[in-house]
Amino acid sequence: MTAGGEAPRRRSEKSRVAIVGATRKLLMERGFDKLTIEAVAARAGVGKQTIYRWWPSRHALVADVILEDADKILRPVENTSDLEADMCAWALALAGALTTARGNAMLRILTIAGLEHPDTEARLRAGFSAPLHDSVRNRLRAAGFGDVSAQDAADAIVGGIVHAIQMEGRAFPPHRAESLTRMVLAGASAG
Amino acid sequence: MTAGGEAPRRRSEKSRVAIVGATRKLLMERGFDKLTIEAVAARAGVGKQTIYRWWPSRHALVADVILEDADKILRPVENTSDLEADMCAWALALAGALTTARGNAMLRILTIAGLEHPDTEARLRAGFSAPLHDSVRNRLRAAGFGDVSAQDAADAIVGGIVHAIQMEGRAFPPHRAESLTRMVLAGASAG
Amino acid sequence: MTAGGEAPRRRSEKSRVAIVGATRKLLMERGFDKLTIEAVAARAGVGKQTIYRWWPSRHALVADVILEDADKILRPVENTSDLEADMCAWALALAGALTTARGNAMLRILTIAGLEHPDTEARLRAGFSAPLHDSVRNRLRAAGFGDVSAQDAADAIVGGIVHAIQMEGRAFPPHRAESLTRMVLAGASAG
Amino acid sequence: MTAGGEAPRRRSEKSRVAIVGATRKLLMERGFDKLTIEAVAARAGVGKQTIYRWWPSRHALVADVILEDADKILRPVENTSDLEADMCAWALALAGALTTARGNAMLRILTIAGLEHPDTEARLRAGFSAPLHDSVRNRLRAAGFGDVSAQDAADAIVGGIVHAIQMEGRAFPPHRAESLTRMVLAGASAG
DNA sequence: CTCTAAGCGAGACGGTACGTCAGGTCTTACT
DNA sequence: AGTAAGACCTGACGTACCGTCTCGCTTAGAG
Repeated sequence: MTAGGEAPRRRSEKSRVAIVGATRKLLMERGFDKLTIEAVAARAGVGKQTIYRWWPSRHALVADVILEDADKILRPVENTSDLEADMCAWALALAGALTTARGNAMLRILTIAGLEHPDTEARLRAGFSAPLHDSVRNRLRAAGFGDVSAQDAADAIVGGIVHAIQMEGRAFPPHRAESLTRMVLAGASAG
Repeated sequence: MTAGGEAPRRRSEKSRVAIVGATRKLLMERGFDKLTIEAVAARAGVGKQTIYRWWPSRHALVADVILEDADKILRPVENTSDLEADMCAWALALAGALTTARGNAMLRILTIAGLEHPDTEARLRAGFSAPLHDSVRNRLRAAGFGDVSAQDAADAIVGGIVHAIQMEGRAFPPHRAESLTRMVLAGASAG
Repeated sequence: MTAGGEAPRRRSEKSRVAIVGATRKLLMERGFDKLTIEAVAARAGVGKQTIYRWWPSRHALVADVILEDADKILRPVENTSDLEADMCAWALALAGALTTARGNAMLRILTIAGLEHPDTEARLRAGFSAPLHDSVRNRLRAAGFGDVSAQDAADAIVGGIVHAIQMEGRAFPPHRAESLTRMVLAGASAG
Repeated sequence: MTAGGEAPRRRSEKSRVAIVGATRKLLMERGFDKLTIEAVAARAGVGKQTIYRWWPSRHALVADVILEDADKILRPVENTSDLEADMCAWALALAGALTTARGNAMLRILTIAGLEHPDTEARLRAGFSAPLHDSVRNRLRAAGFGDVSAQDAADAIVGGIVHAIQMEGRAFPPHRAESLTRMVLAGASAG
């Protein structure tokens, strides 16, 4: 776990980069469940032990890769004074990113890795799911919504988009993210 | 797959039941990724070949188990004339079922199995995700909503509940399903 | 075992022939150790049970095939009054038959089948090895040799030829059978 | 095969010995055709892969075992100046060794292993059959016999003894080896 | 000349072993 | 000390056959 402490005493940065890079490539080529440590080691030109020395499991390694890429998807909701415009833009961008080949692959991998391994789930939530949800909730609270409303609306918007894309994959048309967002916002204002 | 074509010739019902039962038990005991065909065969008192003869993969077998149990979670939205009451009751029941130990395990298994295997994904969608979504959408259309609104609202409600439970597991309090539902319904009526 | 008793009441001769024929073909194509009952059944267009009903084992089936063909190799030593000529002709014929593709395959199969299975060994000895040895011994006794000499000479001649062919296969030049025979005969006369 | 090429890198001698030893024991307990790699691995306390890493097949493994034991049977013919005495002593010793429980088992295993697998046949011939034959032939040539006589006599003596023991097993009385040898020698001298 | 049971083809079944893949641990030799 | 390499034990994979066991169908022979 890269983040695990302070100064991994004489760790080879070259190896670390090679490993993470090889993992990313193999993840895209074959998907999470066909990713093997042996393949990563071979592709990275590294001994298996070098992987096991620094990552406790395949899941942890994958989590590092995902989180290194997370900022391509995660972004805060802007705050011009037009809430609806801000949210719709954000929702469209999110749906766009998750229906990209890479983004969709990442979503699948992230979901599987999290579901299979509690520690990884915690890291991925902290580094991905929570920020995603929070960026919406915070924007809504900034717009004056109460805690409960902000939470429910964030659930509905984020969940609505992410779940639909989990189900429908790249076939999900991003404009649905927009109309869904508008509807939820209307409900949140009315409530 | 129980049998793709026409006549599953002289298949032993006893074995089928033993296999599906053993799979169900092992799934609950160890989770999807630690489920092995050998363990299923041993527990069911069956040769491995008897499993491979009728199911093309571990995923397909698991899908059969899930779908056999799906009716414990899947139910249509009732149609009294009170839409909000009907939907809230349904949402509460869904959240309740998915925060059960069994229900939550099932949700995780279903998600992983689907994400790892396209054929299985298709079967699970047809037998689980689609009915779930449709039961909401149909009720909304029966209440007079248009196609787009019904779809968006169904996305928001089902996705909001399911995704939140995927993230938070059994800690998700079912009343959030209710308030979320009420909010989305308000937005759908207003739109 | 075809010979096993008296009247196999309603046995299908068609199946019997198909099985024995398929066995012979597969034996030549793949050798004894790669012969499987399932392949025989498939090739013969017969259910496995039909084989198991009439033959107790693969070895017994093979023995039947071998013994049906044995007369292509087994022949008595002629008795003109010229012992040496008779024996040399016989030895040459034997070596010739055993260095044929079929004959050599048969020798290998016969040897393996016998070594692996005591019952089969007994049948093959009775139907093949013993007659082979006896035909020499009888001719020698007819020529006036004593029991011990006849036995030893038969051992030396038959063993010398057969063992050399087991070792050298089809590369064994039949004239060696002849010179060997002549030498042993000389020793037997001198002794 | 112990290792085809040049440097069997860092192979564990402990495992090698355990595997060969386990194979030897199982061969004596159950015979060649009931020897399984899994049983060897289990008995040796070794992973199957460790066997497959160093031996290409069951036959090759068995050949190693046989050849490691071959010197218990193989011995040169002594050369005092009395040919007949030397040869008879040698023949007696050979027949004795091959009618031992272990020796006879070994002969059967060696024969089957060789007949079933060409590579193994070559190794066993080079390490066993050829030396056996050659030790006789060389002694005869040292005694002044010509190439052809020496070869024929060696065929008759070795083949006569070995083949008879293959047929009659432990029931073969070693004195027959002696009288056979004497007869062949007489014939070779006379020729 | 029917009826009935044996023989038959097919192939599912519970098993054993195969030969392979990868996991995670360990040892050796190099930098 | 960290690393590349790779042997090691383990456990599961998916496949091939084993020998046994029904299933209907066909067919010969006893009534």
